[in-house]
Amino acid sequence: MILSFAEMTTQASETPNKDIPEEINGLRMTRQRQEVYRFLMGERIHPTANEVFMGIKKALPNVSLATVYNCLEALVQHKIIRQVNFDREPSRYCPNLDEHGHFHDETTGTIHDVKFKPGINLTDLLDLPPNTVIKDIEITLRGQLA
Amino acid sequence: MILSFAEMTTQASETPNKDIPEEINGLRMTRQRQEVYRFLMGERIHPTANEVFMGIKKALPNVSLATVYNCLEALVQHKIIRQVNFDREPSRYCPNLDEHGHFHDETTGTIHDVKFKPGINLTDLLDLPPNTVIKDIEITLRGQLA
DNA sequence: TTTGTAGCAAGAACTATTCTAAATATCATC
DNA sequence: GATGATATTTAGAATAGTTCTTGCTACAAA
Repeated sequence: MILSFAEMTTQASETPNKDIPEEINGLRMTRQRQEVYRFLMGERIHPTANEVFMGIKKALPNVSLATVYNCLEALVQHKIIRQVNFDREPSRYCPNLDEHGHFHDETTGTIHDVKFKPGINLTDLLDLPPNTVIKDIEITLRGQLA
Repeated sequence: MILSFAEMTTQASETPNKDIPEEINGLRMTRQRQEVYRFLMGERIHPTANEVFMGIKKALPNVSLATVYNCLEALVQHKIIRQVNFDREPSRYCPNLDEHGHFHDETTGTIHDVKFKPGINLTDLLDLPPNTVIKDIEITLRGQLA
């Protein structure tokens, strides 16, 4: 089968991804956004933008890295995924929206989600200035699985 | 007074900074490292490498940005200062070595140290995999001072 | 002094990310 | 459907923080 140029560069409506809705949190899920999101959901590896790019190329051979960045940014802004940063390493992306931290295993380079024990309210443990409105908390651990 | 090139580019021993020792944690404190460290101690603003660079130019007109990066890296590796990252913004540097978090005030762009309430052991609150050795914890808060 | 190692300066190089411009797709309305 | 307005994608250029390279200078040990 030979695809026309129009078919190859199609967006959302053709070749739909049945298991991903056409809209999430008010964001229209184009074909590219679907593939990016699907890849993140499937992998538990907190991939970088470039890893997403390479991972979805099989499904979307004409996708560009800029589009991957665009998609990731859109998904983050609509609170569909989270962006995670370790030091100055490339950003990683995470489909787990529960409040959680990240443990960076130095020996393998892998990243694991870390849940908080039940009933813990983090801001209770911190000596915050009065009248502080916290919008986001990020907890990062670095170490080794001995 | 006219300085020879050799005098202008001198390192640690000339024009000593009396209040900073010649060695900290096994790191020889050259003139450049002293000025970088002094600047960090004086400012409470968690400066970036570039801000340090501009801040020490008066004392060290010939210093280069690469040297500032080298100094900061050396100080970090010898656990004399801490490197702090917010998202993908430029790294900031912090002379406070106590275990603490950072609150990023979105309205002013300023960064405040956040102490933990006494008796809190952070790892107790996290659901870590068994046999985990934690080497470093980073807590970042983002929000506003209402 | 000589010799080896560490540190510095200047600028080039690197890399993750963002921007720009043009093409294409989608949506709303006819 | 067709048409015009808006959104999205693409490719490549541009940006910015940081690191690397090279040549030189300083310091330490013998």
